[in-house]
Order: sequence, then structure tokens, then C-alpha cells
Amino acid sequence: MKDIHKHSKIITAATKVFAKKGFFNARISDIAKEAKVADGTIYLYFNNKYDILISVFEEEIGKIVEQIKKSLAEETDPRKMLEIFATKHLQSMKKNKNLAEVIQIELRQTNKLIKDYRNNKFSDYTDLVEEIIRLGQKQNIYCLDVEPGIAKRIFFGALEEVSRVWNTSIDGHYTVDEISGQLLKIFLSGILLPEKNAAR
Amino acid sequence: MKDIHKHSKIITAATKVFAKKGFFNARISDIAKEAKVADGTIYLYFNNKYDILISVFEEEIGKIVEQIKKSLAEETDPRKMLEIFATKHLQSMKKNKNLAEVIQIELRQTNKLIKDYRNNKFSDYTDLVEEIIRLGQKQNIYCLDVEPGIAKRIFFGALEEVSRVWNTSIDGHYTVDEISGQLLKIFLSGILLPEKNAAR
DNA sequence: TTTAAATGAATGAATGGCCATTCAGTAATT
DNA sequence: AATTACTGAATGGCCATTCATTCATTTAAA
Repeated sequence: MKDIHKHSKIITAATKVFAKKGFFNARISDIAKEAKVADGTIYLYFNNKYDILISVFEEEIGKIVEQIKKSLAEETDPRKMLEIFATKHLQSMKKNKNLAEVIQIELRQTNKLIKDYRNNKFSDYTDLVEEIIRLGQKQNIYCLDVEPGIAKRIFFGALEEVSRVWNTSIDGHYTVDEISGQLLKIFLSGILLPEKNAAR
Repeated sequence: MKDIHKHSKIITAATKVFAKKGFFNARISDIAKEAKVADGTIYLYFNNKYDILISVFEEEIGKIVEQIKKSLAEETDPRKMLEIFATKHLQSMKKNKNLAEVIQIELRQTNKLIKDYRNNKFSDYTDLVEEIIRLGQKQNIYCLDVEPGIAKRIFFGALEEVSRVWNTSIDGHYTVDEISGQLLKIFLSGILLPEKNAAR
């Protein structure tokens, strides 16, 4: 029953409540009840409601980012790197659905509303994709007419949207490998039949 | 100065205020001020605050969807169809940045919070992509190993994320054609150099 | 044609409910 | 006994919504 223990209990509870009701509809008392502490206790660990949300981002996203960065560090083939990125990201999102929901729905809001809050860990994270693409271009594996800044958005936007199947869809039965396979297939080779490919 | 006029003035004002502050931070009085009407007037045209947001979705998104459907109706080549879809969508988002912001940030929230509200127009809209892909597969232009349901998400997720450059990015200087060109290039032919393509 | 009544739109101040935050008091730990 | 951690009821501010009143326009009567 020490500081850190209660802190992370509140973080977990908050993630769950934010995921379920959204930040603005979440009551401090909901979070307190979920974490099995008194309302006031929350204010011993956080300054205010926003601070809880920011902490969810900083701490929970941070874990994922670190883990993926570590996996990437061991690989040099840009094709494999994108595969690792996609697979690990999807795994994380499937494993922690509450966090996924909060990232997908609340992070954008917050980035907009709190202009002076930039989740740098998250930006760094998405920027990884851009770096991988530049690397692949240098190695003459990826086309030079691909703009890495746009391609990053395409890859990451696609990744986020497909990861939503587990939170929103009726047909959330896809596996991580199926989805990441489809994403990589399309991102790397496109959807045209090979013989049609010369056209572009 | 009749009914419909004031109704749409409020819709436009609300879109602007929601885009700027987000739904939950938007005050009815903000919207009233922006629309140059009294607070109470808003309740002559809408039942409550949520009703305003829902109306924004229904009416404004509806216009875009109709317009794009119309453009698509004149085309039969699935490659061209995706091009039209992407280009028109990006054009709309670039033209009406407030609406874009509201769609990208508030629509998901609302879909989650109001379980019994499904923006069917919007689902129909994204489903168009799925249909186009199936069509292309039937015509032997698109690979059969692409899962249309996932591919739809990939395409649409990418499209939404790239369209955000105009709202969020410092480098929002890209043109619609540049971005849609990159998206189609990647989605159709992938990012691998042609000679590497056999690998997959 | 003028004047008066009726209708309906618009207003904005007042209400009431909600909930983040506080803090005086209680319990646990040293 | 003193310090630290926790509690949860009470406070105060905010804001969606209401509604008594005003204003504008139309209709009817004189």
C-alpha cells in the first residue's frame, strides 16, 4: 500500500473509465470508485482531472513506445521494421483495449485543446515510421517518389483505423497477424494485380 | 429571414465553435453569439446541445456524401473510382476545415457515447470503398487476397489522417493532388521498388 | 385608411442541477 | 504522541435549459 501502488491503480481505473465514458463524461467519483479509493485521494496523486488524462498518455503510451523502439533496434531491414512496428502496435492495442480507446479518441482532443501540451513521446513514435521509410529509400528498397512525411500519415492512419476493429466492430474476430499482413501487403505492394502494376 | 435561414446559420456557427473548442467545451452562448442570435433562439430550432451536433453530422456530412456518390456514379473503372473518392474527400476536407475537425474529432466520440446513434450516412460512405474494392476484384484488377473489409479501413484511415495536414500540421502546404497522388500510389502499387516487388 | 388585436418569433435573465475540488476530520503508521 | 495517509461530505462555480416578456408582422375591424 505505498504511493506508487495507488498511483498506478488510479491510472488504470481512469483509463478504464475514460475509455468507457469519454473524458468529459467521466466523473472523478467514477474513477475513485473503480480504483477503490476516496474521491479526495485522487487529489493526493494528481493535480486535477486533466492531469490524470495527461498522466495516462505519458505513462501508458510511454511503455508501448519504449517496447516497440526496443524491438526495432534489433532490426535493419526496413521491410521487417515496418512489419515489427505494425505487429507490435496492433498487439498492444488488442491487449489493452481501454488504452487503445483513450489514445484513439481522447488524445486528439487533448492535443487540440491543450495547445501547450504536445505528447512528444507520441510524435516521436509516429516519426519512427518516417525514419524507417527514409532508411528504406537510402537502401534503395523504397521508391523515391514516396514522400516520407505523407507516407508516415498514411501508414499510421491506416494502422489506427484497422486497430479499431477490436473496439468497435461486430466482426472483431480478426487476428493481429491477419490485419498486419493485409496492411503490409497493401502498403508495400499495393492492391493491384502484379500484371496491372506497370500501368503506374 | 425565415426558419431555414436561421437554422443553417446556427449549424454553421456550431460547426465553427465545435471545431475550435470541442463539443464539451463549447457553450451554447458561444454558438448563439457566433450565430448572432439569442441563447433561447437556439432552442426554437434544436432540442438540446447534442441535437445540434447530430444535425451537423446529418446535414453537413450528408451534403458531402451525396456529392461524392454523384461523382462516382459516372465512373466504372475501380482505379478511377478510388481516385475520385480520395480527391473529392480531400477537397471537401480542405474546403471546410471546421467540418473536417468536427468529423475527425467529435464523430467518433459521439458514435461511442450515443450507442443508438449510428451515422448511417457516414457508414454508407465508408462502405463505398469496400464496394469499389469488391468491384475491382470481380473485374480482375485488384488482388483477391485483399480483404475488402480491412482494406476499406486501411484506405479510409489513411485518407482521414492525411487530410489532417491542413488542420494540424505546420507543413500544411500540400495540395490535394499531391496527397491524393501519394495515397493512391501507395494503396494501388505500394511503396516497394518494382524489382523488389516479386518478393511478396 | 387607420387602429386595434392576434399570432408567432426572438430574447436573455433566472433557475436548478451537476460535479471538480477542497478541507476538516479520521485512521494508520512511525 | 506525532506524523502521514486517507476520507467523503460540503462548497462554489459553471452552464444547459426554461419561460415571462418584448418585438415584429399579419389579420381584422372600424
